[in-house]
Amino acid sequence: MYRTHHCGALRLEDKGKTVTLSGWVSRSRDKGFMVWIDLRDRYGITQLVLDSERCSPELIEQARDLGRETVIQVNGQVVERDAKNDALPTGAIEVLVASIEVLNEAKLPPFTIEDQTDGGDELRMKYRYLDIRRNPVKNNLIFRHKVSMLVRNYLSDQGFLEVETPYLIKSTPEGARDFVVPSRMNAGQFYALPQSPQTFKQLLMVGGMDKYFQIVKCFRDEDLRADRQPEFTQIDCEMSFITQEDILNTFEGLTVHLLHEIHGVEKKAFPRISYDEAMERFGNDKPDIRFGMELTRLNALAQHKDFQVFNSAEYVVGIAVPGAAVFTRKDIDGLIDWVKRPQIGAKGMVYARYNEDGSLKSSVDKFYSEEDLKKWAEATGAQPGDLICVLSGELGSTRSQMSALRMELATRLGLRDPKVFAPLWVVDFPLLEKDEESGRYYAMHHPFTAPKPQDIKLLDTDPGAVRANAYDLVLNGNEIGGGSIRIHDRPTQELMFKHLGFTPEEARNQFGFLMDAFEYGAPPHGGIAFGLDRLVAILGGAETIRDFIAFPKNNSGRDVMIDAPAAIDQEQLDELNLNLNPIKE
RNA sequence: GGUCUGGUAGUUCAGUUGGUUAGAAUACCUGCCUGUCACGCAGGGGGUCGCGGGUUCGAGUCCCGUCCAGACCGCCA
Repeated sequence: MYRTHHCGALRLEDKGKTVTLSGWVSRSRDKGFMVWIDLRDRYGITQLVLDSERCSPELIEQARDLGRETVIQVNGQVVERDAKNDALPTGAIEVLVASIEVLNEAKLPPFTIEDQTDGGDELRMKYRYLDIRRNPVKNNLIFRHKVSMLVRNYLSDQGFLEVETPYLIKSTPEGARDFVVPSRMNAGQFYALPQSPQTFKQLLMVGGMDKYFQIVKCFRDEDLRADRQPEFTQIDCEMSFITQEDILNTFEGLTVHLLHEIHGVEKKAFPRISYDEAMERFGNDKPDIRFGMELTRLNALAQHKDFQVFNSAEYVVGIAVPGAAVFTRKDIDGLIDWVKRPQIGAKGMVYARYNEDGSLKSSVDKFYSEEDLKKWAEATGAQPGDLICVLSGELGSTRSQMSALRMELATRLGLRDPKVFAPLWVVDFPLLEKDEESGRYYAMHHPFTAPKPQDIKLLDTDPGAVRANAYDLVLNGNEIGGGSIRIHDRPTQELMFKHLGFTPEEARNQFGFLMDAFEYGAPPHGGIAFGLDRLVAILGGAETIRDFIAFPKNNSGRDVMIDAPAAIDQEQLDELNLNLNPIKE
């Protein structure tokens, strides 16, 4: 038997017991007359003690030689500590060692395995199995497990069935790039890994499963970000015989449950705003509403005053930045440089200080009287002490610039408190989105999303104005879930594909199986999918999802630990009937 | 595909205008230490300054290229 207790178990009540513990040598302190070893496992740390009065010199010498991360098994007696450590649950006791057996030696780890490690990200990823021994990573994985279990139990209690769907499916050109898998048995043909189980969950509805969920891996071959991985996990859900209202209520219930169980936060009646309203007020379809600084259209107040920049702009927008009138000229110049970076792309920024004494001073005093500026202040809701920032230009790009500025300022001003949770629903998304390059319309959500019935007539005349029964759940400026009511009849689905530029043949080749199914009694249905990685990260109060994934990929989609992806040998290629082109630059 | 930042001891970093033997902390090794828990004290070892080229009397430092890592834009139905 390797152990009678784990390393977080023993308390003062266990005093006198003879115990066996196994774990990793975390750290040892050699005081000459005495040696202490912190023995660590998943459950905690127990201090082992050896001293010259109670232990043989040979045993002490053996303990002294144990390197960090050696795996040992010890036998000994639980004794009360002379000097207790309140910071440790096991801090009232220690184990007086009678014997030590080394189960496995360990090389010196490349970084210290402690809460505050000295290891950089790259090193930690390369030796992720060592990183996982550290509390911060270990606790994140435990936290993820907890969230997963809460979700599973909640949905199961609500009558949802978890059903697995295949990973080897068919590639479709819409949407993100697919990861493809060559088929050996079907030469020249490829599977694709699912970007989501979308069509399968709809087929489960046709199959009468009524309520389905799955915690499932999805795959997208697109460039990565700090919060984006090529393989990621979704909580994928679908329901039959429901309206949008039913979905919002069901999954608001799930979110309320999670916030309650995890943080003891009581949230109900999440705000619901339309896509149009979100764009107007926040410049963004996933607004962070933990703070104000809402966008105010200033066209009426700022135009026709001889300031050509504003006069010629489609859109003039201002925000009131709380308490920022104290920003120095240097601060503001820095801000202007920030919005002019290519990533943001603003041409410049106009600002007005609303001083504590009620006076207003702007960068465009030549064109605007203090009376004019007062009106800006009223419109944006600026108070004395605030700074008004104004951007102008074409509507779409200016909105996203102002949205980026709003988020950046909130971060700088510490208004994005990870302990505060502000969920909301964004509803009434447009059905279609125009791609400026090709001039073609694409499904904003996906091609199975149902248009609002009253808008269907607009499909031919004004496709961009058609709204969908589609919705996103937004938490603290992150889209954590999104879904829609689906099309469930063949004619509507065919109409949709037609408007997306599919020929009937293309539609039939790619999605004929789905439209066939719709002809055999498909119930009205809809659903939603949550990004589990991001949800866990936000609930855990962190930004980067990599910390909540056991074995994440890096920026370039590489697993630096196992060194994947990698070339395969010619024999494998031959078997798969594949020839490689020379690698292009 | 693009923009930006970084790469120096096992690790995290500093390194001035281009100038003598490239430093600190931590980790590691040795010794000491009668209750440590980030133990303490003393000593020691440890470097292809990512790689290649160039400028120069002289390059960690400047220039060009390249590789790697990270953040962002494009992209992500």
